[in-house]
Amino acid sequence: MNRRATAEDVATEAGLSRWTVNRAFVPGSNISERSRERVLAVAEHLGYHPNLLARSLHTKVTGQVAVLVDDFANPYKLATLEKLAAALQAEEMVAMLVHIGQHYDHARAFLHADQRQVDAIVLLGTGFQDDSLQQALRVGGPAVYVLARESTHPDIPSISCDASASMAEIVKHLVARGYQRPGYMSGARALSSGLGRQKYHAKYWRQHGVRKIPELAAGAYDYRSAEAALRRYLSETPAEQRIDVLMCENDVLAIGAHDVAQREFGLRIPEDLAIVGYDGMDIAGMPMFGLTSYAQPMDDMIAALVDMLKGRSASRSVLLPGQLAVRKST
Amino acid sequence: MNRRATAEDVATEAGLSRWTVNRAFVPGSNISERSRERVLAVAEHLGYHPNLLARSLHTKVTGQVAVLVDDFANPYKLATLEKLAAALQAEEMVAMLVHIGQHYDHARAFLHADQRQVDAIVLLGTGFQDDSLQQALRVGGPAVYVLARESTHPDIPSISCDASASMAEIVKHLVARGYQRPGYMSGARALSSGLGRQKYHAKYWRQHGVRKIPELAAGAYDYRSAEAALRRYLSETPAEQRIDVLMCENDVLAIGAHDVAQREFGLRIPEDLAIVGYDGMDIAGMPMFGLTSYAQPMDDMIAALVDMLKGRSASRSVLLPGQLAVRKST
DNA sequence: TTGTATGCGTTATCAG
DNA sequence: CTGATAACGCATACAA
Repeated sequence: MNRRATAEDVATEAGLSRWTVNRAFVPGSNISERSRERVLAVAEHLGYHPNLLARSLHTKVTGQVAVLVDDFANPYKLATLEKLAAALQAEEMVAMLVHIGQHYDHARAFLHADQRQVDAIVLLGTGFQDDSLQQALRVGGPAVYVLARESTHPDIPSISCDASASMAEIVKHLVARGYQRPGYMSGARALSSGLGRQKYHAKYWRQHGVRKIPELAAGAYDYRSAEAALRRYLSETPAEQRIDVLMCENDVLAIGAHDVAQREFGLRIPEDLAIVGYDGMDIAGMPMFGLTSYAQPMDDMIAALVDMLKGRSASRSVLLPGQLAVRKST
Repeated sequence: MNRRATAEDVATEAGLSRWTVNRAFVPGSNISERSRERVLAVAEHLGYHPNLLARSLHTKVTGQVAVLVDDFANPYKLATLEKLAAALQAEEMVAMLVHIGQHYDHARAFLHADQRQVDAIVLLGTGFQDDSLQQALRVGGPAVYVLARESTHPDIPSISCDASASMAEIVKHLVARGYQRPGYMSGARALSSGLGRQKYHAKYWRQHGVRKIPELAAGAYDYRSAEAALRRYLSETPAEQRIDVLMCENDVLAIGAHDVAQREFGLRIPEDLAIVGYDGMDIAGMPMFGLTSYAQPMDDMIAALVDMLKGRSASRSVLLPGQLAVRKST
C-alpha cells in the first residue's frame, strides 16, 4: 500500500459507495449509524483521511491565512506570531508565513496568496504603501487585514492598539511623575502606526504646555539604530538642555536607548533620563531593563481578528485599549 | 467580472483551447510564439493566474513546507524563521507555520500536514519523542526533516550544528584563557541537542583533567529560568567554591545568567565569572552583553535543508561547523 | 438512507 | 503545434 488511501478505496473495502464514505466525515449528514461506524473502521484501518487540497478546490475554503511579515528584527513579532498561529489553529486554520523583503514584495505576496486561494491575508505590522494595497482589493480575492498597524484605507480593516488612548495615559503618567522635557524616538518613517503614536504623543504634551518635542530618528526598528540615534543626541546636546524623558516608538528602540544612556553615558535611569517603551515585550519588563512600557492588547487584537476571519463579527477597523506597565525606568 | 478567471475563460476570449492556454504558462512546452503572446495578453487582460490549488491536486506538489515550532521564547527562532521563509520563497516554496503546544501536538501536526499534502515537514528545534516521529514516516507521506536539533532516528535527516566541533573549540578557548572550573547551564531536558552539547562539553574538559562539572538546570529555555538557576547556585555556593566560567546551552540562558551575575550579585564579567552562550543571537553580541557565543551556521544549515528539499542533494543528516565569536564575557 | 451525475481548475497523455 | 479525453479527490444537488 504505497499511495495514500482515497475515499474510493475505503468505499470498496467497506462495500459502500464513495459518497457514503464522504458522509461519514461531514458532521450532521444523513447516514446510518451502522454505515458510519463501518466507514470509520475501514478508514482507520486504511489510514484514510480526507484530502484537504481536493476539498478546498471544491469548497473554495482553504483554511489558510497568509501572514505577511517584513520586520524580523523585533522579538515582539515572535510572540505575536506564536499567538496568531495558535489562535488560527484553534479555529481549524493555519498560518502561511510570508517573508516580505527585497526579493518578495507585497504585490508578489498578494498574487501568490491569491493563487493559493488563501482565505485571508494578514499584514503583520508590515510597512506598506496604501496604493500597493489597492491592487489586493480585487473582488473575489482574499480579504486583507492589517494587524498592529493602522490602515488609512477605508476598505481594509485594521486591528490595532489605540494610539490616542495609550499616549494620553502615558503622558498623564509622565506629567504626574514630574517630567517636563519629553523627547520622541521614531523608527522607520512612513509607518502609520509610528506616525499615529508620535502625533498623539505630541498632542497630549501640548495640553501640558509643551510645544516642541525633539525627535530622535532611529530610522529603523532595531537596537543598533536606537543606540546610534541616542548616542548622537547625547553627544550633541549639553546636559542642561537635554530631554528628561524619552518616549520610544517601541520596546526595541527603548532597550537600545536604555543601554546607551546607562552604559555609555553613565546616566542614571530614570533620574537623569527616563525611558518609555511601547509593545510590552517580555524582556523589557524584566529587572534587567525594568522598562515602563505600554503593552499592546495582543490577545484581544488577535481574538478580534479571528472573529472577523470567521465571520463572527463584522470586518471593520477597531482600536483596542492596551495597558501601561509602570516600571523603574520612569 | 466577479469570480476569478480560469483557463477556460482565457481560452474562450483568445479563441484557443484551454490546453493551449495552459501551455503558455508551462516553460518549455510546445506552443507557437504567436499563441503564447495571444494567451498572455488575454490572461493579463482578464487577470488570470493559474490556480495553484488545482495544480497541486494533480501534480501532488504543493510547494508548501510545514514548519513546526514549539518554543517561541527564543528570539533566535525569529531570525531562523526569517531565513527559512526567505530561502523557501526563493525556491518557489512557502512555509506553513505550525505552532506545537498543549492543544496541538506533533501527531496532530503531522496528520494535518499530510492532509494538506505539504511537500515536507520541518521540525524547527522542537522537542520530540522519537517514537512520535515514527508515525510520521508513513510511506508516501511528507518527508520529515529536523533542523537545529540532532535526530536519533536513522530515517529522519537532521541538519544541525556540529556539537562536538563547537565544544572542542569553546573548551580550547576557555582553557587558553586560563579558566579551570567550568559549569554548565542546561535548558529543557530530554532535548537531544542540549544533551549533545553537554556531553561534548564534558568530554573536552575531561581531556584537560576536569572530571566534574556542576550542572545548573534551568529546566527551560527562557531568561527567567536561567536567572533562577544561577541565582540559586550563587546563593548556595560560597564564592571560593564557585565555577569560574559558565557554559550556557543557548544565548537566552546566557543573557539571563549574565544579568543575574552582574546586577544581582555584583560579579564582574569575566573576572569573577565568565559566560559563554550558544546560537549567535544578534543581541548577545552587542556591547550591552558582549557575550562570547558559538554561532550556529544557520545560513549554511538552511541552504543544506533547501538543497535536500529540492532534491539537489541526498537527504541525510549533516553536521555543519559554526563559528566561535569571542567577546568580552570571556 | 443511499447511490449517481456533475463540477472544482488544473495537468498528463494521446490523437490529429 | 493544437485539441481532446481522462484523471486528481472531494462535495453538492438530485434521484432513487
